[in-house]
Amino acid sequence: MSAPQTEQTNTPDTATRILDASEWLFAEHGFDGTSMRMITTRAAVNLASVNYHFGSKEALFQAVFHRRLSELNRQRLEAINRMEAESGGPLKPSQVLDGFFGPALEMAADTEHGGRIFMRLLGRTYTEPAEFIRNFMAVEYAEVVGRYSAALYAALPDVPKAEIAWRLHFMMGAVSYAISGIDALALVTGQFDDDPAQLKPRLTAFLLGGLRAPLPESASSSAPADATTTRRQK
Amino acid sequence: MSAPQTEQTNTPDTATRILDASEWLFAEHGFDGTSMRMITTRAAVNLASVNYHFGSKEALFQAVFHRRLSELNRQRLEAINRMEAESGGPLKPSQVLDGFFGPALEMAADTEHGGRIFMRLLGRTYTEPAEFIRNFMAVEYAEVVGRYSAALYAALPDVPKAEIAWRLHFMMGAVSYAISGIDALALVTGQFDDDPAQLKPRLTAFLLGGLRAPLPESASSSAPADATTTRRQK
DNA sequence: GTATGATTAAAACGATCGTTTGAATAAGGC
DNA sequence: GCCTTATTCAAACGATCGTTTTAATCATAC
Repeated sequence: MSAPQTEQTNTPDTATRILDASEWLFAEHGFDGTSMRMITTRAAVNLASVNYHFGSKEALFQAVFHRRLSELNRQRLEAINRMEAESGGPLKPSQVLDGFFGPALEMAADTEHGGRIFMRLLGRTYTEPAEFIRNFMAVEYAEVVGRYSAALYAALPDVPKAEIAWRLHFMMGAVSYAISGIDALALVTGQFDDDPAQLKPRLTAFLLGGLRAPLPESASSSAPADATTTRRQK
Repeated sequence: MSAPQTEQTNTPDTATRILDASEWLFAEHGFDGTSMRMITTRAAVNLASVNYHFGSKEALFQAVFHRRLSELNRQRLEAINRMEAESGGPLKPSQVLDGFFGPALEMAADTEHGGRIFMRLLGRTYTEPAEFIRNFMAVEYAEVVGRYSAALYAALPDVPKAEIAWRLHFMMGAVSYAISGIDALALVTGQFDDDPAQLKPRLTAFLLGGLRAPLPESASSSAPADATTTRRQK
């Protein structure tokens, strides 16, 4: 019988084993710090199979991201579609943040299917400004960021858009750090519990506080009140 | 005459040229993405001079960080010493944040002496969990983080220490992103003006809002008694 | 069985990696 | 002048890099 045993076997096919192995290695050692031989050894496949299935090391790197990001951003779009359909007017800021960061936090809490590993990889990849990385990241994120920043503008009509864009930037930094768990702080203060169930409410409270913080002095007054520091460009 | 012309010459000595060149290259391409030949070519020195002056590539990497971090943390300690001497009681949260993040933001605004480049390097290095990096970073930061987290505990006696530690973590993420200017967001939303004079008030407002945000629900109900976490020493 | 296409295997390619060596040059004390 | 020390230089070391090549193996249809 041609039973659907493709899922039952506990050893995935070659391409999947390569993706899993390289995802972990890229997260641990970075793109340049991970060699083809490290990948194929960990995946228990032949050295040439990476180039056979993916074409090149860079293409493999992109494939690792596409596998996770396409699913992640699909969830984000589904969330905002549902929320905007249910709500008549603009969304609440907490809804927007929850729709955007919620799926990422859930994936970061998933230690069994590699989600946590990938989010660590994602966090460190943001800081690597390699050309080919920036290019495909922009493509992967274009639609989602457009939708959510528009929702955020509508949710906070009294806050200038430029200010919201900056705060979205700050929030992504805070979330990336929290998620990737790089322990830039724990590194010094000693370990603290990284219970993912604790992380989400803590992070949400922090983000909402920052997002709704009073506007800075120089930003709220377009006129040069303090003259020296508050230079505003046209 | 043995005139003090060492400072007047516009071409620094070999070791300094190596530090400047490698600082830029490490920020641009990371540790593994930067080769010795890239460094010595950019610095216009002989290939062997890196190993002669610094011993190894890893030692050079540490030297790049030590040159900047020792000065940065010296300013931070000087700031908190001065503030605590002038103030009788505990500091205000804004003072603590200003003492800790202020010097970093000033260094990030310095585009003429390499400060901005280094802060970009620092931001991306936080996310590289290489063993030897974490080790010397812990040493460089130990005293400063100890002093400032203690000051933050005293400034917010009603907030549990664990919550403060987390929020300090979040804040470092936001600042690191903002400073290193990796444009994880601008990458998608298009450029926005990264005027350093605008950055500081915007970031400070955001951080203070997050730091003083209402506590999350689950955090107050986690321990068998809030008394264990919210208790402040008498 | 045999032919056909997909996948895996072993081996090698040239290029580049960090580091070391030993001679050449520069600088300063006597 | 000479001697000593510090620094720079060209060249090479063995190891490892990403990729390619060619043959062997597998699965499936006829």
